Amino acid sequence: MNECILVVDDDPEIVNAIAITLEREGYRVRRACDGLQAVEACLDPAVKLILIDVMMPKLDGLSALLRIREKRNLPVIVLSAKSEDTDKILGLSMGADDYVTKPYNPQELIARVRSQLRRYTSLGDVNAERRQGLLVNGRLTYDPAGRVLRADGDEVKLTPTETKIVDLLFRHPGQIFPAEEIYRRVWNEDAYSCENTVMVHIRRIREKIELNPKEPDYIKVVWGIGYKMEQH
Amino acid sequence: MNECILVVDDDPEIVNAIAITLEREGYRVRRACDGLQAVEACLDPAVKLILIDVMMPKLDGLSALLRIREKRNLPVIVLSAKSEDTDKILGLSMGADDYVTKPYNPQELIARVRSQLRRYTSLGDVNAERRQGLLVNGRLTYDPAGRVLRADGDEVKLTPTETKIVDLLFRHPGQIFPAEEIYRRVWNEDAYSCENTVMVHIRRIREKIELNPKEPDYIKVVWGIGYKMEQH
DNA sequence: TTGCAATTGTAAGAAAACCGTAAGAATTTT
DNA sequence: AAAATTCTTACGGTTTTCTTACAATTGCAA
Repeated sequence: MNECILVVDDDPEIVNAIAITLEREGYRVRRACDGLQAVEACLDPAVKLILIDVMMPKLDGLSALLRIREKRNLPVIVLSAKSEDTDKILGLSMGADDYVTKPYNPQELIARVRSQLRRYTSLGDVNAERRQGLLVNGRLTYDPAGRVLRADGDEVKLTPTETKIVDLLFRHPGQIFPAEEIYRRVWNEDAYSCENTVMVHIRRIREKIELNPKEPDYIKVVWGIGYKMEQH
Repeated sequence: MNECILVVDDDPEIVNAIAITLEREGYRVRRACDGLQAVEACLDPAVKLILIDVMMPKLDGLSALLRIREKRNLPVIVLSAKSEDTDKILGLSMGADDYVTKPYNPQELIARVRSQLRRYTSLGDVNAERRQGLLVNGRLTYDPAGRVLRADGDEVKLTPTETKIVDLLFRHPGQIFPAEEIYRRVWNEDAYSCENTVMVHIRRIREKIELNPKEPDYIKVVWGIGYKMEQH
């Protein structure tokens, strides 16, 4: 019952309100008001769950979430205002474990937190185990250690940039990445009018791994949101 | 639990931070701040595992790693800053057993250290056994003792310089060596605008061992990184 | 010592791989 | 139908590697 929960929102009042709700239930709470703080705060091993707003200034919730996921496989519950584009939020939040709209119902929030913690602590850090080793997805296998991608057993020759994109998508199957996010993570710089660049690289990768690049089975587009590696 | 771990990084603060993390888990720690010290320190048989930064001044982590590997077959975990070119690092670190990015997550670091030590002590020094003897790779066989290379059974006449390069690549199949690194290890002096020299020698070797030197099967180039001996 | 052949290094142009951009086509949504 | 989004292709510029020729050096033998 001594579990610590990280609450992230740019509005301090909301953070406070949530914190009070959680503390009344016996949880410890850490606060952060933007994505950068969140990434840092989550390194504290005491933190066992994260509640995060997706729509934030600076490093937004999605980017933060992805970065956090790289470091620790914590349960993440996404918050979002009801007014915000539900589709978009949902699309982006696929990496999250649950999803709560603001204004939230305290009872419901607690219930979901409890549920996630139970699931997580009973299951343990499953992904940590399978983090090593070959990733298999239909016709494709990817060896993250050697950065070698194979299609039907044959090695696919990828350029450095292509490799980085494949690596990103393969390590997060099913998760949707906006072109902007892909750019940030592959080029390590801020994205500015880069969508076309990413798109062309995606095209070239498809040419190498898809049977029919025009109707891709693996690197799929999610309209208005981004790209994802389809799981087979 | 009394195992000794060698930590190598040019930043003393990082060495310290890692050392504290490890010592809290009951490991003994030795420190080194550059590659030369690392090579020396690893001669101590108490050392059972090495944590090393790849990007270091003086003798960099890669060179040190290779030199260490020649002396002792220890598990090596490579450290690198996330900002550094991931492709390059990964390509160069293939000789390592594992790979951790800075800023590192202490939990994860410990887990990986434990995992490597477990694997190593249970498996024992397997590679030491097969280190001697004839190296066979597809059409090619290489006798490291007599320094004789054969292609389809016929001896390939190599010049002294060519022999040294072949020896290096054959002893580390699959591992990528930048031209710079090849120069350092074959000529035993610092590399400065040597890429062309190495390239020409590679060309001449290819002419002698490849069926089609323009599309080599054995000595392959890895774009933007270096050369490697492909395993068949 | 001298001369020859093998070896080695350098330079420079050619070729290849890679990357980003632009612009029009195609597709999906509204 | 209009707007937004994605696809597709082609091209130019850059980087990296390849290739070749030639000059310098070395080693060996006459």
